[in-house]
Amino acid sequence: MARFIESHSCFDCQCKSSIFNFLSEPELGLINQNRYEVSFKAGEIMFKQGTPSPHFLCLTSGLAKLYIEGYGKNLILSLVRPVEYIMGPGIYTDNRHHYSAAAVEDSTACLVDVNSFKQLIRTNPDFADEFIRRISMMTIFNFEQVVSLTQKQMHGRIADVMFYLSEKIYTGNPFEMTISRQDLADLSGMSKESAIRILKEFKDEGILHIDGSTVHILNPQQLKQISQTG
Amino acid sequence: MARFIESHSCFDCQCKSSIFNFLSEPELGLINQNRYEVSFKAGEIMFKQGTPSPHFLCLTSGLAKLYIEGYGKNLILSLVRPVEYIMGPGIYTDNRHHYSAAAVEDSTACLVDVNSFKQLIRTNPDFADEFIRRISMMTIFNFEQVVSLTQKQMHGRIADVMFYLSEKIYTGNPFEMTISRQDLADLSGMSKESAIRILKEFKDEGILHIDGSTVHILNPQQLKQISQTG
DNA sequence: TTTCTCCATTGACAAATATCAATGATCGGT
DNA sequence: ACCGATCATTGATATTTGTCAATGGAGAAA
Repeated sequence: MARFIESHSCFDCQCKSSIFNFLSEPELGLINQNRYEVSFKAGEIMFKQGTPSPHFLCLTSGLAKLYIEGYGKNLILSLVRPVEYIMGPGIYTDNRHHYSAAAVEDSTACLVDVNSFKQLIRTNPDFADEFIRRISMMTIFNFEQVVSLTQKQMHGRIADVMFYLSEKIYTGNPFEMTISRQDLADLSGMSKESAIRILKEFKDEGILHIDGSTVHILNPQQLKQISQTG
Repeated sequence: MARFIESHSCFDCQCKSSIFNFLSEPELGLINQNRYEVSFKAGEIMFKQGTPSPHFLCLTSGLAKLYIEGYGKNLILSLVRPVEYIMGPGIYTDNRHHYSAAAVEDSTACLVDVNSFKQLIRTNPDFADEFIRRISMMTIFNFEQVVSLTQKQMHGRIADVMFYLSEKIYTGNPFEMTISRQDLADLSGMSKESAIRILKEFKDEGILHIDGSTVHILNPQQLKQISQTG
């Protein structure tokens, strides 16, 4: 389970989300006072879909997955790298989590009181603008995702996920894929077996080099082509 | 194409979206001054994905569809009934439309200047809160949609869309389905032929009564069951 | 080291879904 | 009423994708 860890201060935090740069010193103080730090081991659930959400979460180290628990299987909405906050649409509606979050790697996070945050949205227009901008970016990401998931075939979806992992999550090529094959399947909306099969195909065709959890995109052009032809 | 029509005033508009009740009289005046009315015939495009979005749209009569133009086919994100505004995530990011909108029935709408709106978000916290709340509601709707589209089989997806049409769009049972079969397919993420076939199956099983564009959900319990079992 | 468990992999098969082609129905314009 | 165009329907078939079952492999616990 989650463990409380030594508490620092938001003021000298090297790892606070850049949205907090829009806050004045006293405003940041409000956040700092209503905050505590927790650590999670890989695999542990951070919060669960359906439960109340009095706090939002700011990931300070590790890697987390956000996923919707659907009909028998999960859909991973996104992976989250530090430093980023995790705040769902329930904050402004029913105060419930609309997706679950779990640590993929050992992680640490700050839990921050939601009401303090919402108060700052009301009083600091720059902060509010930035918040809305970030929500909008997530919405755009969701749009791209739903189009990929509903209109592309499996090869295109796996290609998309490979680029996502390489460019956004592990920021490298080759990269060490710390998510499981099941997670890969949940990201691309298919069965685990299908995901594995397509990975193998890409390997056999020389598009990817795969050795256990290490993945190297050998032929990005061809992979991009596969992404676009669906 | 779109036609300009006689301009009224936001102040005595019986059909303004309820979010504007959060505005004071002078604030509503700002909206009123930067607004014009347009009418669209059924089938006409209101705005197109990828184009700049200096205005947002407030639908005052008719029925519109919001759809993403994907890889060879469209995905309908939602249908919009008056009175509701239509504002995409581009407003706060790249000032582009991230989906297209088209009139399904003959429609009228007000086009409102985006900057006036954004200015009010900065100065009126209640208005901003309500705006964020509505964005959040849409996000939650998108989540439900993506789970339905990616995790349910065709029968379940058609069942979901039938409830959506009956409860949210046409608010009646039976209802006159003014969208085409292709639209139905684009709403449920399948081919037109598959959508028609499942409609016919439901008809043969006595779950729906279908006569041309008139649909009557005869057995909501069984349809709900189909929705849930995927 | 041995065992156990979980995750990954593979193959065979079944189910779901799309595509293609043909036909029927409907509706506005003449 | 007639015509042309678009939309709806249906059947046959091909493709995509999932499921099931079996096996392999790596790491944790004894």
